[in-house]
Amino acid sequence: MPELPEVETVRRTLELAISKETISHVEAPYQKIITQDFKWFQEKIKNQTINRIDRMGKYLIFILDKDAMIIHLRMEGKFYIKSDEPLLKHEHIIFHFVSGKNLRYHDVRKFGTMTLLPLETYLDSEPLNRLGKEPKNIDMKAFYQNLHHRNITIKQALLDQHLIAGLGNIYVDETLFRSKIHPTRNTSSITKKEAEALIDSAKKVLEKAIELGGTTIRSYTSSLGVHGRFQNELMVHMKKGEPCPICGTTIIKMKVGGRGTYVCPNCQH
DNA sequence: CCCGTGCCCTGGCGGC
DNA sequence: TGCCGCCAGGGCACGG
Repeated sequence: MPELPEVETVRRTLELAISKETISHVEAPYQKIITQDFKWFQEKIKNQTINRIDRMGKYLIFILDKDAMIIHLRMEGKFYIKSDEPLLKHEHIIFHFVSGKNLRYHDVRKFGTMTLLPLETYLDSEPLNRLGKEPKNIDMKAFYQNLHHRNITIKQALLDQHLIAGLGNIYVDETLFRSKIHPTRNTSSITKKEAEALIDSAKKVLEKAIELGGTTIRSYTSSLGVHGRFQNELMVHMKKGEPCPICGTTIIKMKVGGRGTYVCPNCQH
């Protein structure tokens, strides 16, 4: 699923490909991706130019002339740029450009969302106003204090986008492994030193993953046929039954907060 | 406010 | 081989 590095890869690719394109019209074979009234959305976005593409956490943000389009790809959302090729089964939203090209949103699970908000207020509106800081910008003191004000597993905390933004299931497993912290540990038991180790590991993991274009596993390729290479750097995620790269103990899979979780039972405490 | 559960959705897989 | 049922999961609504 696209997490921060995959979304950043998509952002970079799209910005090169479609910034300065003007939207002539939008069609939506499956309208529910748009969280607002589609007729309203269609009228509002018409004739606006894509000036820039930003990202906050796992959200993509198209900066248009008057509005910002906030996009979440959820599990399997992808973008493709095409011209007059026939419409494929899972292409749900098509942005037609004045140039003749079009941008197609493809999403097998139909979980993705798109929302149009005014440039003046989108940062102060849901969902971005409640989004936590990314690991590279996080305030350590506030992060540590937040952990101690809560009573959940550290894995659930790292997945909570209000607490820290950008990590999903893959990078949380990798972050915890590299910090030698067990996913089921209660947030209130995390020491200051451990909190620092977590943020340090998260930064390094995300940075490396961005450098390698993200992680491509199963169907989770990013847009435009871009294949990431971070899957070669994974140490525990999807490694059930394999030896831990540090100690050789067999990696196990368990459920934590309802999520599939990979752990080295020897290295992580 | 805090936390757990269920929902959205469909392809792929295990079991028979 | 074919069919059935279940699983995956990010974010949010809802209920205790």
